[in-house]
Amino acid sequence: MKFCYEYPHPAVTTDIVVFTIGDQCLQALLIKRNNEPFKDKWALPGGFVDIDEDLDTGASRELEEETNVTGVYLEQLYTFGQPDRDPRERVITVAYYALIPPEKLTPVAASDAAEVKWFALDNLPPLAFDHRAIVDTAQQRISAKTRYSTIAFQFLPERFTLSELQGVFEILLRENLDKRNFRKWILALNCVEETGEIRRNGQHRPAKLYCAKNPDRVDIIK
Amino acid sequence: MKFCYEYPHPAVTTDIVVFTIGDQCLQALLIKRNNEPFKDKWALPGGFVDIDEDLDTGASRELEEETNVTGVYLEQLYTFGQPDRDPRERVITVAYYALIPPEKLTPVAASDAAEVKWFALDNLPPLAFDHRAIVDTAQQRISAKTRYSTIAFQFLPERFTLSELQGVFEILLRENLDKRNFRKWILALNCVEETGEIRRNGQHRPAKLYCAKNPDRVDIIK
DNA sequence: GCAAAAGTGTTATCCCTACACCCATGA
DNA sequence: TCATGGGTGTAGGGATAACACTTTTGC
Repeated sequence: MKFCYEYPHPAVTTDIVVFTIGDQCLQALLIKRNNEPFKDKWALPGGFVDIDEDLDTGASRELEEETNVTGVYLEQLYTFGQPDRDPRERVITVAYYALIPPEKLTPVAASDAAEVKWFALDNLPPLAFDHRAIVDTAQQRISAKTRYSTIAFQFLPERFTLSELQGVFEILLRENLDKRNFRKWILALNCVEETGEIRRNGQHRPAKLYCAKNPDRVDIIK
Repeated sequence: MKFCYEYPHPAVTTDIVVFTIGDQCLQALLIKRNNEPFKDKWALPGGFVDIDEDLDTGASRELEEETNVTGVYLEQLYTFGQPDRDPRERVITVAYYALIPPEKLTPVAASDAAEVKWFALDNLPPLAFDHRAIVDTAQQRISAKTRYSTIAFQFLPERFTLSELQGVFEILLRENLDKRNFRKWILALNCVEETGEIRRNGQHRPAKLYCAKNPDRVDIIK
């Protein structure tokens, strides 16, 4: 107890909603807590912000420590600070969300957590703390951003087919899209280009492979 | 120094960018600091979050203390936590922004601050801490929200003319709008209604007064 | 040859934009 | 009567939405 202040200070954490797309649906990564409070409950990955560490840095550090994932899209979501959200002490959490493509989808077992698992968003278990509200906020944000930005590309590997791209949009928007209209629209946006490669994949015509023109950037569209 | 912790804790504040529309431009409220650091510099109103107080509550309390304004639109903006943003200790600030209609535009002199003043956003003085970045972020947010929500109504009194409403949009969007197209658009949105009253105001035809259908709500449009 | 996904154009509709004049009032 | 802002409609163009068949492959 050697860090003392004239006035009470809250603890500050980051929690990260890690999204991916798998099994034809949007999934979030949860860890099973092996300490009180909420022992054995599922929760978001996250942890305390170091005292001389930037919030973004803290979030990406926690993400790497608990999932072994680096170099993915990470954005601040919202700050949750209800006084009673943690029974131990006042904890304010700066929530982030991360999007990871299925190619990097083997983060499990990098953590000190008891268990790490992907859950479909419409089939979440009860969550610790106020983590359910955080996940819901993140899902709203990501759906909204799908409509007016190129954020959906962050779920795809470097090379992808237009059908795969359409599938990601359909999952995020929760609606079916017309194939011809989607292709016209996405090509008119001028944000993908043909690689010249094709992918043979089953007993049907092979698909052209495309890549994003600016894979590291999320642009506002429309 | 009687509040002690096992690990170092940051201080947490809220800072509020208070916007209004005056002199045909978007203005922000600043206070002149009368303490170190940044003594005599202009800064955003704000202060420490109480240890058992919600973040939203803290922001609206600070807003009332420093400007005497209550019951206005207040929304969390972003959390700023660069380790060196305050020279005294680690301070993480949860930034908010508030929109106040010109009718409530007499908050000056309610505060313990040395001086409180409205500044046009394209004519800001140098600001303390990283407050310039906070103001810029807030301005981007408000411009973006003007395009897809009814946030602009928050700058208007209960009753207003369509010309006044158009003026607010023009200031926020920084572009001139066609009068007929604007009226068609705003009436089709179905978010205002005629009060039946008119306002006589100078040597010209009097204007019909309208009111918002849901003055307390900001709806997503389009 | 057949199943399965890839790929490709046209038409109708709706929404947005551009644009100019009369109205009611107070001085 | 004149200056001032309030109030109103229409036509053209561009974007969006609906819609079905051919192609290429593996088995």
